[in-house]
Amino acid sequence: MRMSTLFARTLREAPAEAEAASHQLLLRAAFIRKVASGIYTTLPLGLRTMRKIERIVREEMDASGAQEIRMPIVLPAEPWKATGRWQAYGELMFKLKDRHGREMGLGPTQEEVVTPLVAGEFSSYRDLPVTLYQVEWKYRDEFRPRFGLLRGREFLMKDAYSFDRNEDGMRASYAVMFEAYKRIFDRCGLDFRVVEADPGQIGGGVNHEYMAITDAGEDHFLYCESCDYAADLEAATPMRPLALTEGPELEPLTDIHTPNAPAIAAVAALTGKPESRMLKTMLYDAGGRTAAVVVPGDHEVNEEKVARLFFPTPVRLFDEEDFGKRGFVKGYAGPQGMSPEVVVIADHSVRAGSNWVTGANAVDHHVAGANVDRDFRVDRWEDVVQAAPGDLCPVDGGALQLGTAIVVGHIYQLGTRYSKPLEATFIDEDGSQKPYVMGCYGIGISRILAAVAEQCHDDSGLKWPRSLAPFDAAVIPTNMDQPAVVSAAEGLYAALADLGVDAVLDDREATAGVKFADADLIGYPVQLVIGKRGIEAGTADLKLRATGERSQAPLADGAQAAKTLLEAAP
RNA sequence: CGGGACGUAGCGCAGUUUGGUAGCGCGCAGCGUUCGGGACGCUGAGGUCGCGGGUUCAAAUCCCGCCGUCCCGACCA
Repeated sequence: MRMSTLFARTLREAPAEAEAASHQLLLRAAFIRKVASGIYTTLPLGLRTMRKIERIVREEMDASGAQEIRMPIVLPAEPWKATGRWQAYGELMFKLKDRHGREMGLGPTQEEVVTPLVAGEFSSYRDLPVTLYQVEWKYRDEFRPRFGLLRGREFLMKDAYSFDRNEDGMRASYAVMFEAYKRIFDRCGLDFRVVEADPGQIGGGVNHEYMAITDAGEDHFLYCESCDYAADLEAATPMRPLALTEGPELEPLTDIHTPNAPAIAAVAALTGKPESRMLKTMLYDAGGRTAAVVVPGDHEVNEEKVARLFFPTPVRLFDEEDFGKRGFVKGYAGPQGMSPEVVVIADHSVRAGSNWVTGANAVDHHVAGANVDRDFRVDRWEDVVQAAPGDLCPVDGGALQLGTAIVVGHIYQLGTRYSKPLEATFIDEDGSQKPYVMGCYGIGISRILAAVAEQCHDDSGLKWPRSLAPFDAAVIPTNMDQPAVVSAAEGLYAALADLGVDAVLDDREATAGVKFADADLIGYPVQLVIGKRGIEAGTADLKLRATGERSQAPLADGAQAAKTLLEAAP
């Protein structure tokens, strides 16, 4: 490809709307252009890199035995209503009506399409397992599109779905994908980590996220300082403390006057006790019933975890009216004296403490010396706490540290979450009809583009790993008015093509500085420079973008030297 | 949707406070000089000042409404 004809105008300055490094650089280097908030056109350079990511994904999917299909983007609403996701997704789903008034949606993922598809084709356990995948554009009407390709409203995703006859089969299919994903992200040159995750809207049980490590990420995870445990911040489950058998002596329950102290911090200041010695009691409505959720004062309640305890009954935090109507005092709630109708749910960590300070259920009053069983009842011991840095690792008790990352892949063991409501069944060996046991597996292709840009760049621009670069190398003639320079560059460009190196020839009538700056910005792994000086000395200059390392080669060996350098590139 | 900010030429910005009919840099076109890290000179093209309404002799500037965009929060690849 010749730069003089390539549809790519680089920008010296980043548009003001771009904040994230990947967003700025992908705009400046002419990989993408914005059409609307969260919606982008992919330019030739961007599309080349995107295709390389796709190819890696397809190769690993195919090698894992998955088969590619292609499903529609415009989908009828009915199956989505059957699985409850029409409502669960809500406004996040792009919804439209056809001319007959039928409700349709743009696909944010495709379980509702692929599940009936398989059910219609395969009806025997003999047909299973099967894993299908596609690479297709996905649509989510995000509340806040952000950071260019990192959170768009339209994004390219590889989504795969496995169908098995039982849980063991599902776990085996899952394990195959689990490994394939690692190979994919390795090949994309990403620094990533696999973490246990929260299933979110997709549903299901065991699931993992593949996190590309970068400070620019929106996602946080906790990892153990001393073992392999790592989990999404929302999903992390701190070690369950053992119940106290003999602890400090139980103090008597005493009332303390705490004027104007509805917040934990204020009570801590007033009593001189740390927040970790307080109990926080959050009140929720779960389908009309009151749930009191109790966690130590220095932690937050993880509402996702609470919601899961009551699923499918919706759970919501008390509003101002609920407090008065149900006889509670906002800011002074405590677990003691709860009526039998209230479900008292305590986090496991509450077991480990004694002599708590907590609300007295009266304005301006708390109690000290509150103890489980003696002073308050706990109906359910559950994991409801939002884990925090410093909590103990559930595997080996090591301290948990906070990491920041971009989620580039997410895999789920779905079980029968979709096959049951969609009545997607097969006949098992014993003649009985059973729902498929499914898994689903997503990779954000367009997001990888941005994640790699986020991880691989410097002040001058992008530094693509060789596997993803839009071109392998740039051939840069520095003096277009010198026929000897131009013909040498043309010769090396042709020789590179013969060696299978996909290069660009920067044949623009621009100064050398402009060409160098653009080559650095776009991020070709190797630059091959031919100038007047080099022609006279019989040499070509080479630069490895990843390290900035420069070298020289005899002009006649320039192409081979560039190829060798490329093969050594990261 | 809640909180904050912005919208002036392809991009980055000034001008708005204090109304007088639009400017700078980059980029773009032409000519000349340059030519190994975003060259220089001269000339030139390019703007319904986001949109609609109002106030005024006069609005980019003041007022009202709408739209768009970005940043901080709750969702996800």
